[in-house]
Amino acid sequence: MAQSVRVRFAPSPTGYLHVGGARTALFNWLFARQHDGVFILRIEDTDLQRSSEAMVQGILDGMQWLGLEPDEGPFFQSSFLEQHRAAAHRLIEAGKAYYDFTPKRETDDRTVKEKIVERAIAQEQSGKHANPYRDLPVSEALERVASGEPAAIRLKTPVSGVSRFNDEVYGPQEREYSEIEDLVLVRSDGHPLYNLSVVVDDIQMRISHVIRGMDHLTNTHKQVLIYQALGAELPVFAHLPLIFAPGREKLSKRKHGEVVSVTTYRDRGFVADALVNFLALLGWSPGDDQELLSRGLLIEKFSLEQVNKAAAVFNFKESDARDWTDPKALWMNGEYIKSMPLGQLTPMVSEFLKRAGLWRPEYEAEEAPWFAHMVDLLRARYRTLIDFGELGRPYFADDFEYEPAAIKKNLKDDKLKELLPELASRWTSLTEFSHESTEAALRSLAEEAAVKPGLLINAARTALTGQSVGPGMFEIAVTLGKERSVERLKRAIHVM
RNA sequence: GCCGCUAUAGUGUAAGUGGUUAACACGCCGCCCUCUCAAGGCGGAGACUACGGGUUCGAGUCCCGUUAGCGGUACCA
Repeated sequence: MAQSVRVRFAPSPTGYLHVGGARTALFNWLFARQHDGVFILRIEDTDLQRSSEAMVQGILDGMQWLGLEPDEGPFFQSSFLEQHRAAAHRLIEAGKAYYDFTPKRETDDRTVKEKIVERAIAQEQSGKHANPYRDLPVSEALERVASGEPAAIRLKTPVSGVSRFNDEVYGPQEREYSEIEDLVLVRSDGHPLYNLSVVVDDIQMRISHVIRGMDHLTNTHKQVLIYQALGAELPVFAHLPLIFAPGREKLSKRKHGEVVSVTTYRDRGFVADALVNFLALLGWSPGDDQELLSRGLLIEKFSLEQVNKAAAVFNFKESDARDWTDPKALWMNGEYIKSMPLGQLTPMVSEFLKRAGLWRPEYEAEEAPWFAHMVDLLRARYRTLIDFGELGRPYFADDFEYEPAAIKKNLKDDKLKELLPELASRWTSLTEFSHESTEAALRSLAEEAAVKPGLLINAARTALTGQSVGPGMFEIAVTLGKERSVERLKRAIHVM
């Protein structure tokens, strides 16, 4: 019987979707789609105080935008608390777990890391299974619990031997049982802990493949122990390499800001497919040179065997406004903008024009063909959708700024003070305002004035758009139309 | 501290079972396109495959060690 594929993405409700989390979600999603499986979203909200409606929404928004919507869920781990507790009690009854009456250690103000190390060093002497309550008769323990004495529930891990499991990415994993302490399953206040909860939920949801970040790799041994104690079959484990910030440090919103949040990419003009494509290549490759991969191709080509083991660095310069995120992601987004079907692009552009206050309803009515043509003209040199509303302003509105550098480069020649108005009047008298006619008029004027055509062409470009770069100048003029072009040629005199 | 994972140009990745001058993309630099460029075309620089030992006729690819980075180690997730 072929086992059906069921995978899950299980983020904490942090308020936003982290690019690392998005990559994990994506790999799960690709794997599910490829195997006609089920992709489940489960919010790990057992850290009760930190979770709220709003904290979950950011994650949902990010996933929806990326097109990674779950087939089942979102489920909330907190709603399964009773099942987690029940599982722990079953283990107590089976003698596989025990009540620990040791008073809870007081937390002090040192860092967590320091405390962990100190504790671990102390345990080095005593051994990890030296808990005095480990072998207390169950009946006695039950009596003490019944009398109201607080107790945590710990798993009895084997004293000697080796834990083994196979990871689809990292290969065979081994760990001495003596290295694994009797982990706490349920806190003395009755609250189930992470390791227990994930395992119980994954069993309950019949998860076939656990695909998650490799920060969970060593703890997987603990979870394997729980699966075994519960008598459940192990899922397939596949851990993914982490994604770092430049300098190989942890990529965090606190330290690195908005670049880590998926919705930032949506708001700053990314095409969802482009970000998906970029993310897919962080830690995975199809094995050949192809990098521009549609969703369909990703689903077809994805495989856990091709997942890389080394962490990937997400490369960006925090100071650079133009390269605010990984340059390759920006490049890839540009590739999507210039090659996607125009009919898909125009609605995206209109979204950003609305945001920039440049939208006119005519663009989706009688001027739709004009709008599509203009977008098509511009898209070759834009990298994000935001560019249409910012760099593209002169193409969609009459009030725009002249870039000082462009003025300096193209409008500083004194002769232009006469030539530009003259060009304006020649264009005015044109009966047909076409690429050919505008160009012929300009070139003959240049010849008469004994200046290079380039001087006039570049000057006209800056007069028409305020910029020094852009599409072919005659294309711009024709698309802008005779009236606006002439008007702008005249207006330019004021900034020269 | 202990345990584990990883290690190919600045970054992302290639180089099935060891076999010519380590490949591709992004980025960077230059040239061309004489209508610009943040577009396009062409080219270039950039890696003694972390370091040190082996095994082998031959290793980025196998073995051992070292170092570094990261992860885990909690009544956090």
